[in-house]
Amino acid sequence: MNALTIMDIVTKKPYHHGHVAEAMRSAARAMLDQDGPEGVGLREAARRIGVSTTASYRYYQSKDDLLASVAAEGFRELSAALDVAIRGSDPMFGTAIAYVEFALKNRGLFRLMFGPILVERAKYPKLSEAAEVTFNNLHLAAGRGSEPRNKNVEAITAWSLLHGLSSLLIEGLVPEENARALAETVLFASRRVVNPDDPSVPSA
Amino acid sequence: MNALTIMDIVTKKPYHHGHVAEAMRSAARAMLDQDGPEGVGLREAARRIGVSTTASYRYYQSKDDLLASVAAEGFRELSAALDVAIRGSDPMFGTAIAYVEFALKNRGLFRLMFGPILVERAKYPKLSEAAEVTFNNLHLAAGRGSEPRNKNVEAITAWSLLHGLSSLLIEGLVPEENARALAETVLFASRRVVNPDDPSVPSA
DNA sequence: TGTACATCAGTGAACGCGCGTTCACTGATGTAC
DNA sequence: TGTACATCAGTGAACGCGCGTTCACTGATGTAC
Repeated sequence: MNALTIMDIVTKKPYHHGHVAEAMRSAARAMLDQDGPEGVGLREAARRIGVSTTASYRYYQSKDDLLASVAAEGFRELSAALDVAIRGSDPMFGTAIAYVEFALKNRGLFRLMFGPILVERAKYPKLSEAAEVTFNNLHLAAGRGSEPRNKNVEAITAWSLLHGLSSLLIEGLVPEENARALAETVLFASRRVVNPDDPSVPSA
Repeated sequence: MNALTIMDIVTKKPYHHGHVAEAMRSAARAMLDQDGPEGVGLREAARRIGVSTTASYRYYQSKDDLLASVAAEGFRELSAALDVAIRGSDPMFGTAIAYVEFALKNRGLFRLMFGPILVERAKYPKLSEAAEVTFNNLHLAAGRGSEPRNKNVEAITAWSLLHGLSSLLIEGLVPEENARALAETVLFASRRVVNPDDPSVPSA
């Protein structure tokens, strides 16, 4: 029960951190982009935010619970970016570029979002919902202007293109300088295959 | 120094296993398809093939060395499948289907091949070489029949499509029943975008 | 305005685990004479 | 054909590590009177 010294007052960190849940998520994201999904650890994340090893258990039931929460956050951000793009002047290209840019800016997170945690999304309702919203957005953007009978195929085609290009860029198999141009060029493909005579699609 | 009993003779496993290197690779592949790249462990693999924990160090310098070797094996198999397809009656579709089928039949291996180990492939010459051969094959198959100035873009487009579709199928985001049909449909896209008037590409 | 008490937020020690890797070793095999 | 010796293939104990999770706890805060 000693009185506080001046140093105590200056350097002591408060007993109540106040934002552990949020801070854990952002620490996890930093680790994600640094070392990939398997590089995330509860203990290391706690260390980074200056909190005890077990503090996160007040907010997350387990490590996977935290990761699911981070992934859900990622899907919400991706949805938001797609929303903006869809309402922009060039919805289709906008969407394509937003998707690829999100992947490149959030490499580790992108891997987490489409990794094993997503396969188990039934266990995490919030993740499930956030992912659903994103997929709907994509479907809408990709299906714009195509005939109803082709909507589904065109959506899958466009999504495959964007997802594949994003992955190849992240893995360094396609040079990044051309990412923007490729995203545009590559997306023409999905229009042409289903609507070969669509005059709104310029010749390559 | 007791004499061997009958049980010894019947059940005793030979001191010399004889195929440790190969067996480790195949154990790793089994674990890969079961639990993904992070589910592979040197100790567990050794256990599976009935050999001491450290036996693999005679053949592989480290865990990563083993994984690189497994990935290289994967690339060689993929190359072989693409080779067959290219020489078949319908090179383009054949290639598409071979790629997607390889991914679906070797989910964990596919993830390993295009994961972090590939990014560090400079460290593993054999992996590097095997991957290079595969990428060349893809480039050839995808560029067939397109004008020289478009070859590169078309190759990237086709690869993105196949890689993206494979990934989405593996992650369960696109139903597998349609994998074959989708691989075909989806591949039309890459022809149309670069050669919009190519008469060899049927209308969708 | 002060005090008692309930609730909340975070702590710290301890558990058991499987892992990758090192090291000096031993059992088995092949070769030369 | 037998023996000595070198080489090869695999062993087993030990190292230190970081991890996820549990548990009973303590310090800080908010509320009621």
